[in-house]
Amino acid sequence: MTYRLPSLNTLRAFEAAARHLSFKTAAQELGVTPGAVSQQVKKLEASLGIDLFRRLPHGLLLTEAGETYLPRITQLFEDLTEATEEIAPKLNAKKFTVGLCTRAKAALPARWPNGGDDLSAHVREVIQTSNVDLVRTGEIDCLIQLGGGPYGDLTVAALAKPGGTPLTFVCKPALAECRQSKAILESLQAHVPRSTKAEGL
Amino acid sequence: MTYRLPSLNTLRAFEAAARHLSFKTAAQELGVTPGAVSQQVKKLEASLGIDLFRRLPHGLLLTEAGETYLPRITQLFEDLTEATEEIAPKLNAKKFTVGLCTRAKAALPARWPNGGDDLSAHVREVIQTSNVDLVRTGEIDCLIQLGGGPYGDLTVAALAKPGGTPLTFVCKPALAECRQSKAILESLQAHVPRSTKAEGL
DNA sequence: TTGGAAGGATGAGAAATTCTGAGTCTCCCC
DNA sequence: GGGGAGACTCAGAATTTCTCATCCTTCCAA
Repeated sequence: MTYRLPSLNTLRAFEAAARHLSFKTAAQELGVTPGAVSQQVKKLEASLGIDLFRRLPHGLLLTEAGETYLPRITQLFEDLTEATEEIAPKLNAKKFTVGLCTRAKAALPARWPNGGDDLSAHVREVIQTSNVDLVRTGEIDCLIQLGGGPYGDLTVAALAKPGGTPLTFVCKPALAECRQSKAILESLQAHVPRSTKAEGL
Repeated sequence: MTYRLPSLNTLRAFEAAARHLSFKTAAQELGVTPGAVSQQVKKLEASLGIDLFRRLPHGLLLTEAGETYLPRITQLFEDLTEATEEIAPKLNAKKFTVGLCTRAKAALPARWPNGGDDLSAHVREVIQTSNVDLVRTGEIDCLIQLGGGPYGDLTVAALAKPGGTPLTFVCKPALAECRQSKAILESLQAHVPRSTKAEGL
């Protein structure tokens, strides 16, 4: 029995676009251009023979079919993530290589990321740099700097520092929600006033 | 969010290979070469960082991780099929694997099912065989042969060929009315005289 | 012991798919 | 009317995937 399923990768484009109701934002999350998302979604719609989105002049709306499909596809990806982590816990255990610029380093406790917080489970190495391109190349997983951004293709979380440039955390969109990012952000928040905001997501 | 999921298409190769415990058979089901399946599975294993199969001298065995993964991935594809059929009921998600016996092949145009009729939307693969048991096991969805039948448990449509053994189309009753069967029968009828009849239904 | 068959691995090149980048269009808002 | 946003299109580039040919190991039979 061979099933003619939709090309699985087009489902990723659909799922992200439907969640954001925007090809552009979905593209940022997926790390591709909006054109690519548009083409993938179009391909999915063609293979299903139905429309999933209503293209409005300013933005998107899901069709009835799209509304029905989205939660099931989202669930699918969650199941896959769960099943995958179950057999390959290493994936989640990946430790971050962190870029830290000189001024951000000065704004943090001397021995950060060691010391009070235990980030050893999430951070493999800290490199002194302020080059955001290293995030793009993957040489570092995130960059902590003072100010900077927004970068269209990267996710930025800014930790407001009253009366000064905010400390910012930059990473690829795909890494924004992972536990490593969360742990690092949490640690950073413990050392600067609260009130964070995310841009470019 | 979708942090480093395995490339979704490699999961197809894994799922088929694990079900058959054979790259070769999986390749037949997927309509590609064994080398392609081997490469896809290897890629999946590399991306997960663990082995899913134990390669034995004569065949495959799942590792413990593979055993755990398989039912969850199979379930995933079933869920996807179900969700997809729900929103696109017109789409019968399955492409047929067709069995064609040598003599029936000779009675059809040389390039059938390609050529004039476009059966590519309904036929995944054509296998040369005259073994009706493959229909029962589901390894093929229908069998086209000269004569044969009736088979109590299978549906047979015979396309009369004046002065010769009729060309017959054999499938499970459940598949007799689906669009794939209809499209194939229609194509067959275009190449032999009319007057069909169904038995065993 | 040898030869053949079966199944998987491998690697180069071909084929197919997917992505990018530039340009276009429509609509909204000022 | 003009500028901005977001989606679409298309050609070509980049990447991925597949095929094809070949190799390797093991099993089995003579």
